[in-house]
Amino acid sequence: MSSKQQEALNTAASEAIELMFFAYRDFTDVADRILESHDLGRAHHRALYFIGTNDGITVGHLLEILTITKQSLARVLRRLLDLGLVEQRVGAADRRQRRLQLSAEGQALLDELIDAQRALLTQAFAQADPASLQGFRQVMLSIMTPEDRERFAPALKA
Amino acid sequence: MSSKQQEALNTAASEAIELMFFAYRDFTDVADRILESHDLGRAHHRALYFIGTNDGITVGHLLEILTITKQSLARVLRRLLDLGLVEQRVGAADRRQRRLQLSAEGQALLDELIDAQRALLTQAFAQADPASLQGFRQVMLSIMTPEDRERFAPALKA
DNA sequence: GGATTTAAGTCAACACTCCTGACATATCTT
DNA sequence: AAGATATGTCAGGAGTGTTGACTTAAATCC
Repeated sequence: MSSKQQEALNTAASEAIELMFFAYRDFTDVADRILESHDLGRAHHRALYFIGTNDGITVGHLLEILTITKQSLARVLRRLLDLGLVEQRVGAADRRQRRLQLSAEGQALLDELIDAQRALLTQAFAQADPASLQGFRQVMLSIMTPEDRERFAPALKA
Repeated sequence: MSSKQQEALNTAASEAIELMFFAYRDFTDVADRILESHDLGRAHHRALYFIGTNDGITVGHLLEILTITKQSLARVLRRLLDLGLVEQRVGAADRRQRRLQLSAEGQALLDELIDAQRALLTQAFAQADPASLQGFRQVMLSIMTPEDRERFAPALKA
């Protein structure tokens, strides 16, 4: 790659630092407004999301995905269990495990959250030209660590 | 747009919810590691960044960009001033204003933070094909609110 | 079958970041 | 001179993350 091309990438990357900041803030904001009306925070959202998209996930696996401590998750999970948004089942093969799943109410809330963020992203994709989707996807995947890329799509080895 | 195309956008948007989560986490992580060694947090990073890229910015304008309260910023700014990373000058035209700027040490730290994040983004751009940059940029801009889009690029009316 | 490891939960204490509400000071505008 | 604006500050609370220590129950190892 020429130094001129390298320079162009650097310039684009400088600009992208701000794109990441503003876009992520506005992306989370649509969910925050919904969470606020339920007196829940972002940590609850994240737990709800990964339980909902990984039915029967163990506490340990959830901790791995979120990369937080057991004590941090405990507070959040306690709340979700008390509110009846999440349910536990003892593991069939390993009875030490607590398999987590959403209740109907939990699923309804998660659907609401996902719909809001998906709507924002769908309109963003519709506004950009069709080829932009692949570009966006490729760049986002390349920003991720190999570990997160693996978590995102275990099959994908790109 | 056909409902089939609409469906494709929705599917891509669902996947993009996770792309946003993981990519942003890993993007902030490279800065967090540097901040940790200086005993500073993300709030200090954000203040440092927007002061560095808007030399002489007023406290009020910084509050607008960050969209936080005066009290939240005060704590962060106090620390940066005490550490000598940021300096204040009384406004020339309006003596009520406190114009903020980075000291040499503040600039050095910000350079370190920007370099780390820019390096991550530059390699991500280099891995994706060249057209991906525009796609990424278009999508990120469309995710942003009109207000943030205006803040990002006052000239750009897209 | 007893020892060790593993999965999960809990208590305590602390740090950072954000919030609301109230109020003070200096300075500019009308 | 009166009112508005820019900034700073005190007080208190909420959410989310951390470290460290310990318990319980169940699986696994030897």
